[in-house]
Amino acid sequence: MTHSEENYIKAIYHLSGGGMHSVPTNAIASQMETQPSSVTDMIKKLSDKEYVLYKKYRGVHLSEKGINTALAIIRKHRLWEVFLAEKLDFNWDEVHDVAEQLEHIKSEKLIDKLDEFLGFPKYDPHGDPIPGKNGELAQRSLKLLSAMRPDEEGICVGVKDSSVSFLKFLDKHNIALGDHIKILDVEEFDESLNIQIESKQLHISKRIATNLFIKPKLV
Amino acid sequence: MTHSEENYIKAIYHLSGGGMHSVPTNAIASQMETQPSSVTDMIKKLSDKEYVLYKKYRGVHLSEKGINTALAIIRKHRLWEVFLAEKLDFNWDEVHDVAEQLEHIKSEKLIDKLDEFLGFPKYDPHGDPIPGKNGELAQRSLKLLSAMRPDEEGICVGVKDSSVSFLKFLDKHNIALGDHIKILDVEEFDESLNIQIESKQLHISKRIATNLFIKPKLV
DNA sequence: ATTAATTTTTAGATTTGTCTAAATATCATA
DNA sequence: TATGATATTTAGACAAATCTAAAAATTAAT
Ligand SMILES: [Mn+2]
Ligand SMILES: [Mn+2]
Ligand SMILES: [Mn+2]
Ligand SMILES: [Mn+2]
Repeated sequence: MTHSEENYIKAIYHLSGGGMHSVPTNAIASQMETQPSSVTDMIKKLSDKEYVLYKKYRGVHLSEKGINTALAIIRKHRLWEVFLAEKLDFNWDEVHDVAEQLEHIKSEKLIDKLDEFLGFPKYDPHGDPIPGKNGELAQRSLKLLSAMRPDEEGICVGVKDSSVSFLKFLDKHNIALGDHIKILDVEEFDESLNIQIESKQLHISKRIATNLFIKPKLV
Repeated sequence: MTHSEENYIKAIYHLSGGGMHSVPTNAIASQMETQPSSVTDMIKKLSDKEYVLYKKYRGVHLSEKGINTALAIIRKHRLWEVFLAEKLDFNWDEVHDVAEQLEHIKSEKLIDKLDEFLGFPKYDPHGDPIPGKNGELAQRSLKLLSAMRPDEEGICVGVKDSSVSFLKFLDKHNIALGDHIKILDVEEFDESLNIQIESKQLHISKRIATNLFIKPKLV
């Protein structure tokens, strides 16, 4: 597999909800910032190699082989993100770009030893689950903060948007994964929320709340 | 710089004795296992970009810029080798191939943080010096084991040949970097050596002795 | 059910890095 | 110094990954 093929497989995986549904050519093109014609070319190659099922004009669907390949790449990506954050003190908004390069290094031994070195982490610095050696994905029951009602409580365990700007925003307001969050009240006017996070109170917009994953406290 | 350009620069650096002398096209071709015509093509590109000085039929010479680029790649290569050996328990015969991939990752912050994480090592697992951030190379006065005379002593600090087969041979005979070595005597017939290494005695061929670097004991 | 808008594919070109075969320059040797 | 051997470059081709422009299929709107 070339770097380019791997990047396409990964993009299709994300766009298809983990291989659940099929993905239109243009969606891949805009995700990857290439031309639709380039996508068509690559899809044909991936189809020949049986990573995807492809019917002209009907979009593309990941095969079992394609899903497993995607999971292997995502496993590498997220383990490297953990390494960068935990061992090299990278901030969580800095890890992604470097991991985009590191995910293409080919060595099974390397990634398994890295996994061990990191203590077999289950989640990356953004709270996304790390696929296991055989593609197993940890499942958690989590909610978006925006879906919670007053008096509900939980732990902040992940971000939906992991753009640099959002992550920096969270840093600025001292919101971090692992923080305890309680909804105080929700403004009817704009659905903004007053929350208690750890010891301090905070007012946040709906936009923010739709991008934070919470593991609700079991009552 | 592309991966391929980086690999050429590195090969030229090694073949030219660190940029000291010029390198013939065919030497590069055989080192890189490509055709001489491919080398000519690449040399032209590197010359346009001013990494090398090139006169048709006269071989190629690294520029200052080329030397610095080579040192930066070698720094990355050797730091990754240390990481693999020290942190992930790779054997010293396994680190090179993976480092060949890792050396192309582009992130200054990554390599500086890695350097710090490793405790600013000065030598890689084969005893080769690791260039500093600004290209400084540690210099040691060392000798080949084959150049030593009976009763001379020293510490084994590096290998000249770092092929997998040689490294495995050393493992098998319990020869490791850091070992104390004393020459007992040299056979006149084939220049093989009887040595004392740490506590045990060993008979080794001239071929072996020409591939071990020793830091002589100051008398 | 036509027609118009959108999406997708095809055709043909470009760049990068490689190759083979042929031409040319340099080197070694008589 | 002429000649043959060796080293190097040129010419032309190819595969991979991309692009633009044009054609074709699908979808949406009248
Ligand atoms: Mn990421
Ligand atoms: Mn992540
Ligand atoms: Mn190496
Ligand atoms: Mn080394």
